[in-house]
Amino acid sequence: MRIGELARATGVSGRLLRYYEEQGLLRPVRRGNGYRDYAPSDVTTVFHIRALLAAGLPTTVIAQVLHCVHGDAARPVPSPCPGLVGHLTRERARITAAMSRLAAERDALDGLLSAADRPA
DNA sequence: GTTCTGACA
DNA sequence: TGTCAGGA
Repeated sequence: MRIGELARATGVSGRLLRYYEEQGLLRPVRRGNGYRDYAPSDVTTVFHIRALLAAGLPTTVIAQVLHCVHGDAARPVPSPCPGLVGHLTRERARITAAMSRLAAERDALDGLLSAADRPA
């Protein structure tokens, strides 16, 4: 199918689909006229890409672990690839650390605000 | 009308 | 990511 059809089927813009290809996430073949030709299975692949992006993984990492994700669009299932689970686990740890940092900043802010001089 | 590449906000 | 240009 052409890029327009894939865009309609996934809700992802053609601009983004070209970007995914540029990042090595999608490999459409080229037709004689230069148009990209996507496989029907790419619809599911795009949803898998969206799921990994939503989980915070960068495109460079997704390109390496995308082939380890199976299942349908509604429920992506990570295969026990050594890399994938590791990346997902590290990303979770990174987010946990970031949350702790933000909580500390909020507490510091609360301290300053509570000590602030207030207008009469 | 649809898609392509490259570039800019 | 969106959008515009200039072509095919």
